[in-house]
Amino acid sequence: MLTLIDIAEYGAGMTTMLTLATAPVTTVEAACCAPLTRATLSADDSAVLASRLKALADPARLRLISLLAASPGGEACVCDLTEPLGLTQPTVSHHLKVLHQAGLLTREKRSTWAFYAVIPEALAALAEVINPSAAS
Amino acid sequence: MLTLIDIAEYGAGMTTMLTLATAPVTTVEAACCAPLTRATLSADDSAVLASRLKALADPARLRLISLLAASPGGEACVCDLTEPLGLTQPTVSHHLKVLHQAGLLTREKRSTWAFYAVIPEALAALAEVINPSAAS
DNA sequence: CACCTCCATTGATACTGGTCGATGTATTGG
DNA sequence: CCAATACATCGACCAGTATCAATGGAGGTG
Repeated sequence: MLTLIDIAEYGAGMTTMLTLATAPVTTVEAACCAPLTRATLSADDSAVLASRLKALADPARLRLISLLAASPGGEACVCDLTEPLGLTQPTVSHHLKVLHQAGLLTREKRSTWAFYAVIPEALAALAEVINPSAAS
Repeated sequence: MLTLIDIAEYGAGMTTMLTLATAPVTTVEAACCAPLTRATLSADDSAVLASRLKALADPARLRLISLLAASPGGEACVCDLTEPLGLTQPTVSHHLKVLHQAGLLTREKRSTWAFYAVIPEALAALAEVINPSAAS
């Protein structure tokens, strides 16, 4: 399984976006590193973690996650998301791509529709890295 | 106690930074709203939550939090943080200000030094909003 | 084949934000 | 009172990015 360690190597010194497309994150370590307040963060680890948090730190993307989680079956297509967000289709597509590349969303193309769904384990892993009272 | 609800009202339609200086966050609701995947996020709530996550989503600031947590007494002054980060003093001061205004850090001025410390409850509250399996 | 829907990409624009040098302010020490 | 230290603020520069209109491509349907 591809962990974010590989990405850290791949992206050493990177300033752009993560290019992880598949291989979602299921464990805390794979989310980047040990909990924030446990051990001192290396420059590389901080860059990886920051890029994942950047994917979350946007109003439109937060609402997208919220909308997806509340959708029937936990999934929705782009066309159902533009109206409740009040954004154009290209913009919504862009945000979904960012979340997908950050490993937070799955994407499945079914005929003409593209269905996106939240990966709960990825969110949980991120939360655990932030949480000072994380167990592991 | 001042919650982020007040700030949401204050900052409706805002595009700039949160101006919360004191009144750190200790509960999940005060962090902004219900857990992401529990209820649909309003436009205002998403803006507030995004601005707090933006404060976290930076490599330098993540390392600052990590460094502060690892410092003796859980606190450190600016002068002790510039060298391990490899950034200039104005830049470090800037990042600490952002974290402080986001309610994630306390600031205490002692003679010429300014001591900053992490507010664990604030981090925990943020983590709980992100976590899909959050209890409350 | 022609047409329509759904989605991704491109290009352009405007804005946000990280960084630094320079400067200002307060406190301590000689 | 002067010098030195610690910190914050300001102004400027550059990179990143959110947004949209326009375009392209793939899949259905007549």
